[in-house]
Amino acid sequence: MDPRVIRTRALLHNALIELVTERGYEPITIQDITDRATLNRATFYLHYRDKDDLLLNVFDELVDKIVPAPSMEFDPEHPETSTPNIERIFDHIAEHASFYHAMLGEAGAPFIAARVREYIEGLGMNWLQFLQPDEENAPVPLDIAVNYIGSAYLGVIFWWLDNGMPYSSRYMADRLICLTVQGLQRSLGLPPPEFSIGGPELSES
Amino acid sequence: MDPRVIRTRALLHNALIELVTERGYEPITIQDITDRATLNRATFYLHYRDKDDLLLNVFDELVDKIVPAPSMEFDPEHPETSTPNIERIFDHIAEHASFYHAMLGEAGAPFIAARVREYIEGLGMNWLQFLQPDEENAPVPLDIAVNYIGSAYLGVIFWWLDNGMPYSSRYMADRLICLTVQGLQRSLGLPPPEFSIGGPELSES
DNA sequence: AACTTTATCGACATTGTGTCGATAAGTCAA
DNA sequence: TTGACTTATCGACACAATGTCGATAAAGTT
Repeated sequence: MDPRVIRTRALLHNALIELVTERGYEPITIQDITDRATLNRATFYLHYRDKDDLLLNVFDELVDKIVPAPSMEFDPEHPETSTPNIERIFDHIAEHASFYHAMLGEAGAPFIAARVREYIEGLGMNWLQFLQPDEENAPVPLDIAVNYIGSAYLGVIFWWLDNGMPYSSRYMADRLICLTVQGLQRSLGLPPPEFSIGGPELSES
Repeated sequence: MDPRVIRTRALLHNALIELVTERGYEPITIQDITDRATLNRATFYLHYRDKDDLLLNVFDELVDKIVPAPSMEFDPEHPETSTPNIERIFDHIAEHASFYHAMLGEAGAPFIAARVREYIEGLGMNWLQFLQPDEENAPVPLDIAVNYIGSAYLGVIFWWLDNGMPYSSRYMADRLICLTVQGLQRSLGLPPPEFSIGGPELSES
């Protein structure tokens, strides 16, 4: 591939990342990006359809760096490796903290948040399927549980970024797993008996 | 107040709601809104600063209809009323399903999603504080737990809308409480012993 | 070194924004 | 009903951002 193309796209990638961390995604214009990249605005359109298209390319490039070996994503022999998997996500997010903080915030890009959530849901799905829940008799449908996990983790990740990453990746991953698997009852050390809200007698329809 | 002003603002409110359900929020222009409201574009600026300002007014108007008696928000004598509280949110969302579906989706407004989440977090906070968790010794900090709940519930609400509201409000509220309080272990009927992931031996820092 | 490809650039038409002053129309009180 | 007041309408303006040209220039290719 023409080295000029590689150089141009790299300039645009870097410009976007810089600007996003400075001002958020929404208010940035194509002009801003090409100014920062020291390129003409028209050049942008030779490489990307629009701002979102560029962002998707930047994001895909970033995501490709998360997992060196996709097959190691989940080791069925050791379900407790779900902690390391989530921990790895926290590490990745921390590596690009200002970028993700901007993208997941109010001036960010909702479709990137959705992608991150879907990625987490993928991990969660692998994990749940290995645990082989009794889908027929489970009080909660699997698809609800998967979305519940993905949304909660994504939200806590943003909380973590927004509060200056006050805990380690390991700590955060541990707490999320604890909340998810054991629930508030044990996660917050509550007295179990009379507070089994929504317990045995769940509604049907 | 001048009835003309009331009329004009009502026209703008209705126009926004209509357009948002048709095309989502992001691509709508002020011109679109005033065309639909059969008003001049300049008239818009006599009442609202910009599109977001109008949306916030529409949203606030909607939220005011959720809770008739804010003091009844949470009855400490009956912690299980957390289910009705969340159920009421599902009912409210269902009443304005197409609006919320558009606002919480990818062409929606992130700051509205944030507001809904904060509202839910408020309910969750009230609820948790009554249960008086042992904050000192709890394995998970309270602020993480609150954000975890708010994000998860918001995400599941959108999932519910996006899938055509396949379950009743009561059913959804029950399942969320079950997932939250008892965790996946009991919510999916998993064998408890060897899968106490992130259990007793949590990391410290 | 000459040829070819294609990236780059300046310019154009288009669309949306926010504001202004002048005119028309609705509202309320005397 | 009249007159004073408020609000809506309209046309126009400057500005900013978008997306697409054809001409130019600088890489890559033989």
